Amino acid sequence: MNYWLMKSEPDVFGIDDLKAAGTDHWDGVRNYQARNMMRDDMKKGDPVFFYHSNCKEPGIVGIAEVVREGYPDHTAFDPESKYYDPKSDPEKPRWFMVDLKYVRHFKRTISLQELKQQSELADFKLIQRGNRLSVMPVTAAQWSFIMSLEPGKR
DNA sequence: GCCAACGTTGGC
DNA sequence: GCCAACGTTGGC
Repeated sequence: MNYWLMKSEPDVFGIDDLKAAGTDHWDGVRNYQARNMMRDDMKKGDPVFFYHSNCKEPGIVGIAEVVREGYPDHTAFDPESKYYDPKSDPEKPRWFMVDLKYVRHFKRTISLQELKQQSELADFKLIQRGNRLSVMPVTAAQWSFIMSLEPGKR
């Protein structure tokens, strides 16, 4: 089993939207590294941290779970979609997505600022300089450490 | 809204 | 295959 973190802008699709939907597909990823992980590495049952980016308090807000493994992102075929990519052909799709199921909200947002302060997370991809990947792997140790932060300070 | 970081594109 | 120009991401 692998652990993941996926970023989304709450104004576009936040954890509340996933909760309302129950299950939804994670469309619109147009980055090859992220695509490769969704296509090849994310497996059914893998837990995912849901991260809010580009907002007042960026941070991890809850947990989701992979319920469907990589399959072609149909929004790339739709000229009406803002994610349309004429170079992606249904015969030979360029972009892939997974389906996620809502699991739960964290009791509080574990902010980026707080994550940065943890020496245990020095190697965490999220807090490394210039990281812009919207999908990234989380190690088992990082996962359990971050889970231990949820109750808050003493 | 600014701007640093970084991925992608395209001319050569 | 190099690399400058350009677009996007995302924290602040």
